[in-house]
Amino acid sequence: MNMLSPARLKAHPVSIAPSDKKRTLLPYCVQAETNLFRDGDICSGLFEVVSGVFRISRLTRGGRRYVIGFGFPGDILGYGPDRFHISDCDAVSAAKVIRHRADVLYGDSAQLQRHQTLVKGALQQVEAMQDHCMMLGRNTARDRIAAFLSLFGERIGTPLGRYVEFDLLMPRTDIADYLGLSTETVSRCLTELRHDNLIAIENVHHFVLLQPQHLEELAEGDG
Amino acid sequence: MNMLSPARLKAHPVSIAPSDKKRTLLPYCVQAETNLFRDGDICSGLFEVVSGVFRISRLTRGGRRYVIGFGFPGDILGYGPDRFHISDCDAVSAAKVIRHRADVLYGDSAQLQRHQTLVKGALQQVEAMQDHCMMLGRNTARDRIAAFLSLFGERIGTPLGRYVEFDLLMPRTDIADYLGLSTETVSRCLTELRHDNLIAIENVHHFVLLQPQHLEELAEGDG
DNA sequence: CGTGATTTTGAGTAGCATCAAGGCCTGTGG
DNA sequence: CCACAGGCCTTGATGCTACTCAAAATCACG
Repeated sequence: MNMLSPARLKAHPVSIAPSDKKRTLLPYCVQAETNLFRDGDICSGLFEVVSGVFRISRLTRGGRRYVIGFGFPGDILGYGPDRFHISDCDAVSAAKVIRHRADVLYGDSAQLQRHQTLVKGALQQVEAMQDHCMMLGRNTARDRIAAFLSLFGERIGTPLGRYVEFDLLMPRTDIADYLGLSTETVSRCLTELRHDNLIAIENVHHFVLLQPQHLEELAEGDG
Repeated sequence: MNMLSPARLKAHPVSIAPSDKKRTLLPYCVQAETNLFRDGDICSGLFEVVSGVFRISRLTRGGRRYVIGFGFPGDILGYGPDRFHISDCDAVSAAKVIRHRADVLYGDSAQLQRHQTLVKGALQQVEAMQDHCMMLGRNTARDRIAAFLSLFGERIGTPLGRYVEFDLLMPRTDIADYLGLSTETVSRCLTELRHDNLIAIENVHHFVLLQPQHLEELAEGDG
C-alpha cells in the first residue's frame, strides 16, 4: 500500500540551498511542500521550526513510506546518527524555520555549550519517538486517531470555547503512514469519532475537537 | 494483556547506588535483573554497556508494559528529555557498564566537547527508535520476529559456521512487549520459523539462526 | 517428585487490510 | 457559468492476521 505514485512525487518544488554561508539565526520562510532535507543528504544544518508543520518520513526499500513524525513550532529537526540525514523532511504548509549549524553536534567546536538547546532537542526527540512506538505497539486504530488528533490539538490548535480547532493541511495518506494504518481505516475512524460527537470536520481539512479531554483519554489506550 | 503480575515484580534485587561520587570510567559489574534506573529517577548518569544485555521499558498508566528497546555492548543508555529518566532499565543478564556523568548533556559544563560520544549516542538512539517504529507500523508478526532475531544475532550472536547462535536470557513476554505482539503469537511464529528451518531452538533460550541472511530479508518487511 | 511459572498449542473472534465502487471537491476548458 | 476530468475522501463487502480465552506441555526449583 501507499506505493509512490507519480502524484505523490509532484511535491518538491524548491529545495533549500544548503550553501547559505552566513549562519543566520533569523527565521526564513519556506513554501508548502518545500523539502528541507532528504535521506542521504549531508547534515549541514538543524532546523528549528518557528511556524508551520513539517513531515518527517522515511522510505523502505520496497518504496513504502513511513511518516516518522511531525515537526511543530519549537521543535528542532534533522538529527541523524552521523553526518548524514536518514530521513526526508518537507513542509506540510507554508512555514518559517531557523537554521542552526549542525557541526556543533559532530565536530570539535568549542562552543558546544552555547548550543545546549540542540542537544536537548535530540533528547526530546528520543522521548517523542518512544511515545510513538508505544502507541504503535498496543493501540487500536480508534485510539491512534485520537492520539493523532490530540497531538495536533496541543501543538497547533487554537481554543474555541471548550473546543479546540485546527487546520490539517495534509492528505489522509500522511495520517495513515504515521499511524501505521490504511487510509480507509483512518477515514472510517474519523467518521466514527464524528458520529460519537467527539470531533467535527468541516471542509475535510478543518477539525474541531469537541471533547479534547475525552480524546486524550482514548489516546492513552488503556489506563 | 501483560498486566503486572506479582511474579513480574520479583525482579529488582539491587538498585545501583546513584551516589557513587567518584566518576569512575572503569566498568563495573551488575547482576541479572539489576535496575540501572527507573522512570522518574533523577538522571545522574548515562550508562555505556560493556557486556550483557539491558531491557529498557516504560509503563502505561494502565500498568501495561512496553519494551522500548534493548541495550547491547557499545550502546549508551539513559537519555531523557530533561534531568529525569522517563523509562526503566534493567539487566537481562549479568552485565558490565561504565557510568558517564550526565550533566554534560544538561548543564553548562565547558567540557562538553570531550563528551561528543554521549551526544552521538543520543543521535544513534533516535535512529534506532525510527527503525523500531517503522517495523511496528507495517510488518507482520513473522517479519517482526525475524527482525528481532536478526538484531540479537548481530549484536550478541557468535558465528557457528554459516550459522549464528546466541542465548536469549529473557522471557517471551519481553519479546512480545518489544514487538507489540502477544506471547502466544511470538511462540507461534517461532515454531513456524523453526518448521521452515530458518532457526533452531534448544532449551527454550538458546537460538541458532540457520539462515541469518534469509531472516534479514524477512526483517526488511517489503522491498 | 510435586508445584508453580513459562511456553506451546488449539479454537473462536475481533479488527484491520484489501479490493472495489461511489461521492465530493478542485481546477480546467468550452 | 456549466460540464468534465482527476484527485482525494468515504463507504461497502470480504478475507486474513493476530488477539483472546482456554488448556496442555515443558521447564525450574525446592
